[in-house]
Amino acid sequence: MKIENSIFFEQVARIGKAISSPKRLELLNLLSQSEKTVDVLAVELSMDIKLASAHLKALKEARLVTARRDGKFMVYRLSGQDVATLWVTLRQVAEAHLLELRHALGDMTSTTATVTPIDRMQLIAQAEKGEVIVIDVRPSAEYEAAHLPFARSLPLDELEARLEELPLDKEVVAYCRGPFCIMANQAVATLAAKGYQIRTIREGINEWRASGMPLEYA
Amino acid sequence: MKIENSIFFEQVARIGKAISSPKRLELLNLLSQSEKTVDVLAVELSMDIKLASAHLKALKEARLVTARRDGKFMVYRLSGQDVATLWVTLRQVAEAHLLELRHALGDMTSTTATVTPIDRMQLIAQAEKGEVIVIDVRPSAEYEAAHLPFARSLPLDELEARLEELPLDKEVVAYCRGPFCIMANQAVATLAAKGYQIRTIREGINEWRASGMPLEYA
DNA sequence: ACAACAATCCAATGATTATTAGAATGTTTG
DNA sequence: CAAACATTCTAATAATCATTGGATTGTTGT
Repeated sequence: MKIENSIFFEQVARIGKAISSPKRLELLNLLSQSEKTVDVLAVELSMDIKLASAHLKALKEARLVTARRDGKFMVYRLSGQDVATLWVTLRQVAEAHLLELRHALGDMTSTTATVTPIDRMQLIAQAEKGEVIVIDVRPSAEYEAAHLPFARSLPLDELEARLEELPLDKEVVAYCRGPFCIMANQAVATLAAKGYQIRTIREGINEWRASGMPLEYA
Repeated sequence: MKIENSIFFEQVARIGKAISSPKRLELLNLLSQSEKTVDVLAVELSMDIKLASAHLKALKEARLVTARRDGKFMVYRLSGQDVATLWVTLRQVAEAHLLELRHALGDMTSTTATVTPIDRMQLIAQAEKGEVIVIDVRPSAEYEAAHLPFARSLPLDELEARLEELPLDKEVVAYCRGPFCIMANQAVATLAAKGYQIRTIREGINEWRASGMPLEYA
């Protein structure tokens, strides 16, 4: 009468194994911003390209990512938005229960208040009316894949050169890849020193989407 | 200028590692129904108690479960509902992308159509009006921890003895621990043979809750 | 205090996994 | 076709993990 159902759990554990390595989580975090080639991923994460390739293979075997060839390059992308959702959920559970993580994040979060759904709606409304300037400091390829509504692209490494695009009399809100990303914080450091009224939101596009908010594409 | 942020991913990977073993996922699946003692878990999963204890220790170190002593027994429970949500999310990703899993589930799902949110609301409404009888075939302790609205407890191992509680002229809907649980299917086999109009829903309380539906407690 | 029981700790085993170096594959460009 | 390049494959080593048996801890009931 007893039926062997452990095969189900073995299959799900394939996904679990895939997300059990810090390196693979870093890869997923990047890929959740936009599709990328192996060497972009390797460079961005200061990882040996062979190692990046091996981990991407593991992710592919767990069907979390798909790969396609583009000329000399292999382009990897998440196999679905549910994978990005899984990453957000996993991170949220870690943040909720691992004191060590919250402590490590403490430095970054101390400057940023928690964001409520109302805040999110309000931010969009203000951005639409032009009352605040929302800047996306990620590389422009990631902005083009998806970004917050009414946000403008202003990559971190072009920030200093394009300062005149930002008005000094309006509040500027910077965001980047999400809670583990420091680019928005760096933008704050740069702009605050020049007298701008600037703050960050911890959320990236995936946290934004996971909370039911709309995004803009292309 | 480069900041070491890999510690974040290492911390999140602790959660990933915890959910990378089929045995631990089986434990989480059971614990997502209700708190349980080590030996109940070990018996239910036909697992050596030492092994169960070792895996529970790993889950505890990842802060996914907490333990308290109750007399001779150690009672384990999930450290939050977000952990159950993580389990549901993980399973959904696996089901969406792993053909092997969908194939293995095929036999079970073939008899059950997909459930939409409207179906869920409708089911509650019908159960409230008494048009359908919703039975919870899990052990009664799990029913008491949480169950679907207007469901009545009728554990699988008492089913044959308590048949007279079920009217033959109404549709009966059985549910159990969720998509990987076969108890509801066994109830269908038993009742269909006796002429009852019976069907199952794949969802358990965690899938129900994750889709925003209410539950009853106590 | 002692016997019975639940659970954990400890140590040892074999089985996986991460990582790196070197060789090999596939694609573009001259 | 050959050279350059991006990526993957193969093999090997060190590290980590799952599992089990035996000893140990903590609790209950006598």
